[in-house]
Amino acid sequence: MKNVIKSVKGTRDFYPDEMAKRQWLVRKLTEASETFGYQMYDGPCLETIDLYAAKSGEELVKEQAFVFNDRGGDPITLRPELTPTLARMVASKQNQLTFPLRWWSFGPFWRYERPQKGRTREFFQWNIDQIGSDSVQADAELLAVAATFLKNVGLNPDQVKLYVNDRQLMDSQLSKIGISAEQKPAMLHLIDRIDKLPSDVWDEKVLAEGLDAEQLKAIRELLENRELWHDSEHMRNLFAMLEVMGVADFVAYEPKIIRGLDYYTGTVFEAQATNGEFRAILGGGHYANLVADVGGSPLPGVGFAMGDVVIMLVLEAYGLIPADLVDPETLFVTVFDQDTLAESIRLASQLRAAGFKVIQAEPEKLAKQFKYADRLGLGKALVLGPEEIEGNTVVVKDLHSIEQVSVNRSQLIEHLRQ
RNA sequence: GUGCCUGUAGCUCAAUGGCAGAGUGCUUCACUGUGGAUGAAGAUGUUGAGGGUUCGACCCCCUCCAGGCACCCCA
Repeated sequence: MKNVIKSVKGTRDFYPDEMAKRQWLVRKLTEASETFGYQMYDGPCLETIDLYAAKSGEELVKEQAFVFNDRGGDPITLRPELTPTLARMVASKQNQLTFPLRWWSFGPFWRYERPQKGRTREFFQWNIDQIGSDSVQADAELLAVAATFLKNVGLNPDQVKLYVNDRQLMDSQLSKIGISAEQKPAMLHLIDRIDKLPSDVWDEKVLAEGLDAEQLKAIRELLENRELWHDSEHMRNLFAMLEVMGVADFVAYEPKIIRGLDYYTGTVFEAQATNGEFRAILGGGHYANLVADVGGSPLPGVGFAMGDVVIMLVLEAYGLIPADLVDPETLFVTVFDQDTLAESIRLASQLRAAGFKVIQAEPEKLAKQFKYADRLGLGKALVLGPEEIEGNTVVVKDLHSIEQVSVNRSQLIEHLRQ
């Protein structure tokens, strides 16, 4: 143990147990994506810095991206997010694609930040977008995908909710309060953080932006108004549609949801555990213009991203990750002794040819062989000793129930398929 | 990038500045054709790393590394 070389800070090793969990997660989000007809895509993990510079000013790129020079001296970025890549891919084939696009992706991303609970430097992210539609229906569909996923992994609306807001609604409300266009970005940022800051500190910061006490009061009232969405036709239509889709119980209006990224222009949303214990599980929204910054013609869209870290913490906390992700169908063929080894190997080969997954033991004490099979979590072990070979049978033992039966060799495959 | 907390056997944790331990897990055996139970025996540590103070450091001090928490940011 002493001189094992350390892994890179903020990265994780996926041992088979963890890998099985990750694969399970991928299956769940794949199902949710494909149920709605979304197609899988991916881009490179390496991009030029220019791609991200197009949406400059963001801390995400300037402070958090891994940037290094390649051997030719050109700056290379490990992708910190997928949206710019998506924009580039869409823009460069804009005239050949059939809109609206329904695309999803899952892959690794890197951000150089201080690792802590729910935050690593290398993480996996599910991205899903519908591009080319400006409709309420598109917004509702993405929320429905998210809700479907949450439901499929076993979460219920009491545990997790999708909190939704509308940036245009907030914009007009802030105007009503008399907040200037110059003040708005800072105010939106403060609204986004209201639950993180002590209330007196938050008040101070708002006043420091040049608002008076009356405006402060008005904003606080605004942020407590969960009925505010009735003022927005877009939100009314959205909630009506979510009702029809049968996912409304997973969605709630929340005026404090703003989202950090600047490119969101309409509906914004994030999924959170209702107990407030975890970071946001997923986040997304509607953007008016995906590809203009990378040289395409304006295209609206809506999408969200979900990291693997927080969702797994939430699922772990609620005990929703299946304990037995080991493939129980894998068969274990024991070996009685050196003399019968060839016959065991022959049996294993026949079973593999018939489509079974088979692990072949080596000739050592049967007790050790069974212990090994048990630790791997396997479901069935086959015993082929001199007696069985003599009688042309195989003993099939269920490793969970301890029951074992002797099966005629000719009926073995049929027996195992039951 | 900022502040605070933590780091001892594979894991969970003890040890007032005075011989580094327990539980669990692991290996072997009891069980000569069968795993989880039980019992017996056994192995395992540069106390995260490096330096300092001290007769003596797991313990006190400094630096670094890693993890956790809160900022920042965000999936």
